[in-house]
Amino acid sequence: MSKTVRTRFAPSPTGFMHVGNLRTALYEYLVAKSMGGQFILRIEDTDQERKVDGAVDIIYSTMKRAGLIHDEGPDIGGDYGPYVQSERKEMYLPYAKQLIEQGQAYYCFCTKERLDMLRENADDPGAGYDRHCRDLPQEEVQQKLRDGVPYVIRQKMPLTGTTTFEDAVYGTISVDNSELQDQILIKADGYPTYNFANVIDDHTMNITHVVRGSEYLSSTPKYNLLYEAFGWDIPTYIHLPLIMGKNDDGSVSKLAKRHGATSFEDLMKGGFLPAAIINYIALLGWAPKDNREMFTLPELVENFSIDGISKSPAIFDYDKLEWFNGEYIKAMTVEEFAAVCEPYFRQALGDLPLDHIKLASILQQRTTKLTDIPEKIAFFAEQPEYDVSLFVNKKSKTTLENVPSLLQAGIEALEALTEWNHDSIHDCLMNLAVTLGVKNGTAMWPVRIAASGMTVTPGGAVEILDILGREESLTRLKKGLAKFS
RNA sequence: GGCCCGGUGGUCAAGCGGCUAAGACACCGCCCUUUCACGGCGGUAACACGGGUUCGAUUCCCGUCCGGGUCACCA
Repeated sequence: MSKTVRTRFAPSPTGFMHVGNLRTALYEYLVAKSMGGQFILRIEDTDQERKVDGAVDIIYSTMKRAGLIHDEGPDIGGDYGPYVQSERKEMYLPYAKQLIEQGQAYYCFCTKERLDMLRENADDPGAGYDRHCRDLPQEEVQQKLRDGVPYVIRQKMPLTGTTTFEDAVYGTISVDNSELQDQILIKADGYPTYNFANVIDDHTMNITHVVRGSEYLSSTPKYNLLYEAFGWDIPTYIHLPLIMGKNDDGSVSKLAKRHGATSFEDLMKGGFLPAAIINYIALLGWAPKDNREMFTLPELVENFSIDGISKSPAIFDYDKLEWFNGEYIKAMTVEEFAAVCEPYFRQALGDLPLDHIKLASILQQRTTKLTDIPEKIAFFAEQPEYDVSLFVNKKSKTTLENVPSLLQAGIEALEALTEWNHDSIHDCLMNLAVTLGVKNGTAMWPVRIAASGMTVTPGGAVEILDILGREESLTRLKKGLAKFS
């Protein structure tokens, strides 16, 4: 009988959720759920200097909006708590001391200043710590400890040999032990470093699959040496290809601010739907067995498999995200869409009593980003100044000469309407074209221009007139006609 | 710079020794159409390079080149 799969998302509270982190969280969730396992949330706040107030709430809200529901975590508890590292602080030191006793770690009394000097004077950028305290005489160590000299605890790396491990996506990876730094396990402030806390927590929380970005690939041997020192089982590693951004000069690098919105919050503010973001991100570094692209979260769980994860870095493509967003918008009911449009309607129209469902319906097929909405419908609230030249359109066969009479006829026909709704306006204008013996477009074009003051509008003349209402429509048409006198 | 990883169209990507090398986004053209979209149809465009292994390499091996990652009392 195999162990229950357990994965964990372990963000540090920095104040925003980078899409790279979100994607890691998503895959962690998918790995666990696709195998009937559990997904745990753990907050890694061992860096007391970088703590940000309210950052943990952002993590909760992001996870919730993305639908990544954890089975255990600080907010809901679980059998392996606490789930915040700062609350586990006391757990780590004993483990570090155990390592010292086993001869696999040591006290280091070097000051930060000395380390800085070391770094400055090194001509090799990868020189690192010189292991000055690695073999300090026992008495000296005890004396310094008694004197209260500040210390850190470092891991004693083997100087020779190689460490090899299996990664579920990258395969076998070996690193020479001589490459490994004697990394710090416990910092001077008593907190564990991320690397150390990670190993201790993952083990004590029974994490079976460690999913993280490939930037950890080359430091994984350090983790494994720790697992081995304690005699613990090494988890299954699943390293993910990095998400990159394209720079202006065409080069690529880890996705960062300069590439555009990089956090879940920014993306949402940018007019993207959570479901579209998740769907897009899922496909950045993973591909299903078939050609499918549209996936809800449950569908991802159903189709996910580790062997579909790719090895090469992927560039974040805002165009493709926009396409997904448009697809998700089109898949909504008008009512649902109108609901998500609400803040944007308010922004453009204030309290104007226009029919929001009708507005949503003309917008739905042509919206990819919600943030594009206000400028598209601004003319409903206030018509922009426009030039008569807008009335001229070759394809519609409208000219400065025929527009006045076209408009005049339109106004008369519309004024005669007893009912003002989509169908009546539609029939009226269509009949007008027949009566005048012109193409539909010829009759429609001047009306739409006069009603909107724009050449490009969401919806056609009929929809615009309907939404605008009789009075405002006629006012605008007459104003348009007046431009010719 | 050392080490680690990667390299199929502009982007995401199928492919896992034998294919006219899928598909999607973007781009271009045509159609539909009261504008713009949507939708439909079609098109341009790729196996980094050089050696091997093999009857046969995009697929396996080596080298080169290119790209990325990593070398913190940050996570």
